[in-house]
Amino acid sequence: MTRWLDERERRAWRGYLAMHAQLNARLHRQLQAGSGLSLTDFDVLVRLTDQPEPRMRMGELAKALQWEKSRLSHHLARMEKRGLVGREECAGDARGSYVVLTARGREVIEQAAPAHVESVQEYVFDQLSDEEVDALTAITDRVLQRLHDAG
Amino acid sequence: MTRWLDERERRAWRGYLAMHAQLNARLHRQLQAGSGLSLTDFDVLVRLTDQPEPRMRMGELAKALQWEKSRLSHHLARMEKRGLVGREECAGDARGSYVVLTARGREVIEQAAPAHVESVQEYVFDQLSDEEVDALTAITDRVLQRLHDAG
DNA sequence: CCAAGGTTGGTGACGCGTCAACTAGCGCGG
DNA sequence: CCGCGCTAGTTGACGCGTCACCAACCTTGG
Repeated sequence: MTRWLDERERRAWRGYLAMHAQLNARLHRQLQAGSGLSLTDFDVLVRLTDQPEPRMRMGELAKALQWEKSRLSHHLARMEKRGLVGREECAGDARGSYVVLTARGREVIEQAAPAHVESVQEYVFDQLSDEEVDALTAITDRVLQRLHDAG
Repeated sequence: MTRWLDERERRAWRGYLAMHAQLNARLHRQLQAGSGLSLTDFDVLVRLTDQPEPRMRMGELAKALQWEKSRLSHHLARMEKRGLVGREECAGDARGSYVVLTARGREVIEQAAPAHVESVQEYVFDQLSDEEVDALTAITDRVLQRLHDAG
């Protein structure tokens, strides 16, 4: 017996899908136009700069991003070609390798970040009350918890 | 002067990004495993079944989906190869063409929809209070409005 | 010390999405 | 009726993400 969505749920769901699609497209375009980075490049660089250490193991980075290793491998190969990241051999484990942020990578993300954050402010947080921000956090936490529990 | 995200905003934003990524991945996998459809195939078929008319112009469909024409063209070519949709010439306008849902397309989506909707219920709406559903709608409406205004 | 099994990361093929041309047909001013 | 601009949809190239598979290497039990 299927539980179809009722009218309120349907509205919320379609709104969510539309919002994500359009917001993502907009942020992507702006970031790309301003710096040549994609949103995924940005994620990678943010994780690398978050780190206290300048080098990071691939597996560790993959876990932080919640990406498959293969995806990360492909993506880093492309970013390496553009000079944004580099690779170093891993001393203790000859299978592994370190990812490092290049000077150029650091420069590019530092230049790109302000405008990107400003866009997020403008399109999202400027539109929301404090209560709505909290509600959004509650919603995402709850759904993430459920996804996690369902394994 | 950049307005960086404060701690609450940062939490909400990272949560939102993580939720979308994981929810999408999960729904995609389940739909794919159950029916061979991707989420985008599903969207296309939903729009086609929403319609009172069995045929729909490409441009009209593109607008409903908010897709670029080129994307729709590529995607329909692939769906056509799999027998989910067909194309018909357009009588009044020799440039245009109609997209039609095939019998197989109808069959596949009718079989796929219940499990997909059930997943959405399980992961999302079962986790949310009525107030949160309303908050989600308010948030998406507001952000969509802003995106629209910023054109 | 060695074999078995797990782990780390990479590869190739394929479907997808975007951008920038492009083709073909419509329609309007002259 | 011609020509020019507009619109409908297509195509090709390229970057991206996934899947299936692989090679190299570590680790552990014997």
